[in-house]
Amino acid sequence: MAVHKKDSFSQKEQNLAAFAKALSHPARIAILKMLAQHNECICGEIVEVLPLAQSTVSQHLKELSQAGLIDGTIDGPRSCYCINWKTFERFNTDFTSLFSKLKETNAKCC
Amino acid sequence: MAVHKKDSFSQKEQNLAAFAKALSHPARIAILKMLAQHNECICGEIVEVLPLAQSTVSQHLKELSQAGLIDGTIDGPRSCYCINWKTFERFNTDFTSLFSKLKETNAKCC
DNA sequence: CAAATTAATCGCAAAAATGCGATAAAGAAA
DNA sequence: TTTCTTTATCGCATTTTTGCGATTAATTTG
Repeated sequence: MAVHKKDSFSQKEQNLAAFAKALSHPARIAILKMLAQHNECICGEIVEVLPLAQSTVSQHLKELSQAGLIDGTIDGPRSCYCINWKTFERFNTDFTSLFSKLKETNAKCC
Repeated sequence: MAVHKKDSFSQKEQNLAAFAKALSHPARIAILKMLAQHNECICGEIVEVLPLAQSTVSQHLKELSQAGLIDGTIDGPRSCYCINWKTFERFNTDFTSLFSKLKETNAKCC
């Protein structure tokens, strides 16, 4: 795969897949759930709750951050994270526009 | 990881992650898009459209099938697939119940 | 300034995903 | 029955993901 096979797919398809990939691990779901429910910055409590090593949690946070799902500020020796709802909106929009379009006229056949 | 680390997370978190994982590849997004837009069984046209080998497409179909995202019937020498909208509904419900709850009261802080 | 605290990064090992060619299976068509 | 068509599965190589301990970086506290 010199030139990534993935590039054969549309940008929208790639974006949606990348978004889904960011959500595709229970630890990352759990992190997002925490952030969503607190609905404010969380600074440091995340590591204590998850059953994973600190370095691993940090990795997951990094991935969520790179996917644009969370925002973070480095604030001295501690970091703060919160959900980026804008990205969620965009995902919902793309998701809907791809898959929900023809739901009503669905003629089940399998 | 004798006992999977993932088992430390709730069932709902795992389900959501598994669903997202099934969506986390552009080829699978493209397949679902095709099925959603035709909104009927598709038998065989999928392989011709995707820029992947037949065996690879078959693998992706299998994964979608195992995730409950598509239904398929083996019909002689050809197979037919269509979207399982019920699974999509469930995903949307779970997704919303986890993440959209506090959107209104969002106090941005990062 | 030294020690403690918190989080990111590095380096590595193990596991999982991806992709393909070859082969098998199951009918359909000749 | 033999051949063709279509799809699934197997085996393998490559890449990516996951997880952790150790280390580094940046403060804060004593």
